[in-house]
Amino acid sequence: MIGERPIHSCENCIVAWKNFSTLTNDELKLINENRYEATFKPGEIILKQGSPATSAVFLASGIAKIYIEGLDSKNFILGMALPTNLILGPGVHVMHRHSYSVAALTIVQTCFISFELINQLIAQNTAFALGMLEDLSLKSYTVHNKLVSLTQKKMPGRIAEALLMFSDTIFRSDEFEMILSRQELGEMTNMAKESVVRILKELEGTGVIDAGYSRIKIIDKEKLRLISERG
Amino acid sequence: MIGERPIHSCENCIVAWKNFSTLTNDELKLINENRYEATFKPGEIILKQGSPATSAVFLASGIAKIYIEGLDSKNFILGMALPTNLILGPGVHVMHRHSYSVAALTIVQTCFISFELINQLIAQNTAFALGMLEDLSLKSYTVHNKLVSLTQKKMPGRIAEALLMFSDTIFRSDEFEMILSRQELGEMTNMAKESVVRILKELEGTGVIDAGYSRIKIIDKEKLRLISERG
DNA sequence: CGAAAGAAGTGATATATGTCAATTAAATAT
DNA sequence: ATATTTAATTGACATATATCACTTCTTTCG
Repeated sequence: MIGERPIHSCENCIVAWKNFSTLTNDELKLINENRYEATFKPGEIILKQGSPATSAVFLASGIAKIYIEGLDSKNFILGMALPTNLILGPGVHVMHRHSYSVAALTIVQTCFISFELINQLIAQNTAFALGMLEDLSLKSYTVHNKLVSLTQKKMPGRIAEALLMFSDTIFRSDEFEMILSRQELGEMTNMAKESVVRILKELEGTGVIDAGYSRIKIIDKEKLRLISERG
Repeated sequence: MIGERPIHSCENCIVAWKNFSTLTNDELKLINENRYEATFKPGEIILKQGSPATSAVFLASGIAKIYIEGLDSKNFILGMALPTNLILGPGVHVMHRHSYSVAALTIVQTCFISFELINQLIAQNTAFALGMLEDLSLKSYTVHNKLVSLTQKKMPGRIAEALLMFSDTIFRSDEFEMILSRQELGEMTNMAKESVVRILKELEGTGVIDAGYSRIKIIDKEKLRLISERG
């Protein structure tokens, strides 16, 4: 995880979105002149589902959860927002509304960049447009996989998958601070918090993980992979 | 549904993808010269998940199912492919593989257009690129909604939703030929075929629909909507 | 520090949904 | 048309998972 530090400019930002590398110096300068910073405390909402989508958001530091507010305002956590990611839902291009909410889990520093500017860059820079397309595709592909795993895997498989995601993608370590509550882990894997507790205990019982109150250690990663893949 | 007829040229094709309207005459001519037609019989596979994605596909007539082959080759039907739709999964931009399979449900006439050409058009025509982005976004948005409905609605709600989709989007009529088997309807709503049968019978029992062997008539659409929304 | 609030953990119980094994009805091929 | 195959339907039963009602930890805050 990347710590807190002042943001100076886009030109040499080390947490910039990958696709910004397609921009010319002038374009990058334009972005830099038209970005707005904001810092959020844990629990605060960065983007609200349904609100007009005027800006894309980038995290400079911290972690946030991306979630859909579904029926009876039951949440569904789509994934985590990290530095270097573009945060811009599919709804933006379609109905100019955010199709999901984003809330800070840690202290989060952000840059807001107007969607109009993004659109202008798409229009004038082909490589940037292609990068945008790729980014959206990758996200879409991830959601497809989620769809399959949620409908076809049983609870242990879904929990295993979530733990591997934290270990491989978010923290890049076999031991990490479980930043989500059991309730939230349930919102991510589509199960009740009580079931999350039970499955974690079961995984602990079979020597696959070590599940502390807010810290998780993966002991047998191969086994965890197997559980995730077998479903 | 649009019947079978010879395909003459893209320039005045009445089932062309909406986004083709952004193309110049020359670009459209280019497409026309580089398209390949093929006709499929019911059951035949038009695109196979995992195969190299060299072309985008357009239906000129007929209906096809778009499905993901998941764990233990258990299928998940994402939706229907119709004339005027672009058929091009998110995987294409990411790993140059089809991320889903497409199979004909009726006789299907298709045009294949090479992905290279599509990419070239994206690069040279901004409006086309934006249209592409919009198309992908809309699909992505649809999948998000599916994710919520599959995880948060109960069986009657999911079936109701599927029936409304057929009625409102595919056939634009309250009575229609159920083109999917009960098995496939289950693959679309994530339930066992036996459960599909039972829920359909239940909906029939409460006077919401009339469910024949392969024909469905919606009797009380308001009630069906309510069931779909309440979950 | 100690109290209050918020999570986590537990056991009992309820329920939605899947699985299995037959039976019947339709569609297709001979 | 009749035989054969394929799909739909049914009932009994199994099971994964949710819900409820507490209890027990952590963390936070006065």
